[in-house]
Amino acid sequence: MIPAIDILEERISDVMADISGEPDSPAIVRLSKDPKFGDYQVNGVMALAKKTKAKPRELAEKIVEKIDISDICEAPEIAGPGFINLRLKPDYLAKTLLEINADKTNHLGINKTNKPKTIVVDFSGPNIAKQMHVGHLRSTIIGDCICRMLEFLGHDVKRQNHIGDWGTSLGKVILGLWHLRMASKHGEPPYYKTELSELQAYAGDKDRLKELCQRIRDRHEKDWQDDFVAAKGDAYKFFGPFLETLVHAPPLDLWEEITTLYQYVNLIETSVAGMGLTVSTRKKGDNAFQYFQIEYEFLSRHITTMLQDIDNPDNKQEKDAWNLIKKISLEHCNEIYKMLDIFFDGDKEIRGESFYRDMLPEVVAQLKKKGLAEESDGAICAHPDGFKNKEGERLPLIIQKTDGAYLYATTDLAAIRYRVGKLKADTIVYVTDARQALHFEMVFAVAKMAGWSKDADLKHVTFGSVLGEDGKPFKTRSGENIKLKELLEEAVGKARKVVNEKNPELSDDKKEEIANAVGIGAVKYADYSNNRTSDYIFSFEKMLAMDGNTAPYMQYAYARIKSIERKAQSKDVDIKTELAGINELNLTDPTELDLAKHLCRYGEAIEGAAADYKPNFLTSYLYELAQKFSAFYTNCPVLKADKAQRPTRLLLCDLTAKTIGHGLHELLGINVVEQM
RNA sequence: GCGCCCGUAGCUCAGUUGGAUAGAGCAACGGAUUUCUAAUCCGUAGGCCGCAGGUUCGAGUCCUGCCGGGCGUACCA
Repeated sequence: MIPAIDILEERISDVMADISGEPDSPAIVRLSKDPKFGDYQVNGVMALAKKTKAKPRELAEKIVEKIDISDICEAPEIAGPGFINLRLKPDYLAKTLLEINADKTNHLGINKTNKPKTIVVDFSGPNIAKQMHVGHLRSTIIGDCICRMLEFLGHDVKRQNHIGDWGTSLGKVILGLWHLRMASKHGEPPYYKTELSELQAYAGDKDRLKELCQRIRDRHEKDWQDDFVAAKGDAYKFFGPFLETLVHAPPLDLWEEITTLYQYVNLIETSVAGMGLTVSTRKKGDNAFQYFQIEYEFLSRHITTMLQDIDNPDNKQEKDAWNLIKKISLEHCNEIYKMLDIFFDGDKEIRGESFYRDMLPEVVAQLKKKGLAEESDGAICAHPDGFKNKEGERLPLIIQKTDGAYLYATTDLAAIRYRVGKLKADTIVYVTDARQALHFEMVFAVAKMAGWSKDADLKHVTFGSVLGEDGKPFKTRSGENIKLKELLEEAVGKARKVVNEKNPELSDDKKEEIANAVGIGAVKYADYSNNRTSDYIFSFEKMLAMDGNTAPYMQYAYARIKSIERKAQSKDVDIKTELAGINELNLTDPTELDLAKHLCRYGEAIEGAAADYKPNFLTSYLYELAQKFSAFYTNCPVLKADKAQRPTRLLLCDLTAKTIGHGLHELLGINVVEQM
């Protein structure tokens, strides 16, 4: 089944081209704004009239005479300055609904594309050094929805979770683990906890801060010396063995502890900046175990360069630590993905930065060879055309740091080569927040100049920030990121409370199922229903409201239909048989016609949402559907209807439930429930 | 400084290559319930689409300037 709007667009455009001799004469068929203008309006006549210097109304008459759309619409009407208004025939609606009913493939009569493409969707991308927080929510769920829509339309979608497992933050966590081991030598409470609060407290007091940093540095140096055996390594006595135990049996609360340790390392490095404190560390290189003093604030970055030289046996401690962090972090991510009903297929789809590690030297070498990258202030930079800084000089894209480490620009470039070359991508969609727009523009430009993107379409799908009730970035009172897990648990908890109030007689299992569907659904739906590109204010109260464009309202509409179906059984109405034998409809009530028309437009809605990667087009459609259903439900009895009307109404119910269920569950990844 | 995004009803937001009288929801007010789940429906009220110019038969939408807000702008992602 082809959506009516597409058929009309094609037929009318053809006639317009024919009459005017202009091959590019789009009809621009759109939904009418006002029911008195019919169901669809043709907007393209005036533009064509201008182009060909014709009178718009006369042109419209000529077009109306020639178009043959009588199988779909009533006689077209010309109105205003040159609009053509179209009204769908009830026969067409009936035929379409019966066609949808006859489709047993869960595709609701919607065709797959005749031009399937290979589309890589890069989304979620959490950093494995940190817990998933509210900042990861949008990329994760919007990306998932885009994948679901494109898959439904018949494209070959390749999900890619470009997790951050190769950058600077890993160095910080590895250093954090080192502190974890050292702290156990110094007794309770662990020094990193007390010092973390001290560092925060002294932030404004230069002298005390300096004294504190000196103390921290001195202990650090002593611990390092104690751990070190010149010929064997700098983590020989304690840290190395500690890691080996951890890899085999990580304690349950380790992940929580890592968050604190990360903060601790981060804060030390910002605090000691410019103080001139140095500590001992191992040199990078092929000769075993040489040592030097490094500025304290650069230590974690130095550790990152060791990690990025992972196959060097000297760097076993970094490798072990990295494997450990990766393992427990992925367990944490998968727990969140499970809550959100999002699935990644192992190494095939969870392909982090480290996946490209062997390709990074080649990326840099190739760009140098092509004359696209050069050294500048010690770093290797590419300078894509068309980007200027404040002095009007060329803006650099750093692909290798002074210390030799690679960055996200490098892995992004390697990923483009892989996705175009190996995955055969026609399109690569990047779902990340709008702040990274410049980064991706530059990466895309470099990839193009290097010839790596070939004919692939590189698309940055941006989104706005999640804000708190105060309109500022959504954080805890102490300014920390809000953990996604806690946020989702809170949503489920609030939903649970409502279910308990509204429907106390349900079984505990049912209540839990509903609380999960409603709570998680509310968070996801609220995100989807806002314009992707703008910021939005996170409010449990609004997203869990039972009125308005919310998940609970949608789920309730669905549950009501299911309730009719249950009721039917007790009244000896056999819905299956009645729907199976249906071959003509009786659409008479205005709410029936309105609902019927909307049901026929589902395909249009999905196409529109997928074309612009905008889930809110889909939620708008679904919300209108639920509203139209509710109006129908109030006006038209279903089970008590007479024999002539009941099958039609049962069909409207069935198709509405299928459409809402499909939209929510298959495309938005939100669960529906039979009872609420 | 430069670049990108945003400014629409009291609040939160839609608004489809420029189309007819700018739409929802919340809140407010008025009505509907011996129900197929009222977690609902129907109605009323509410607007200089930031301001000022321009292009156009037609501008919330495109262009220019200004005001206000957010973000980015070399070794984080």
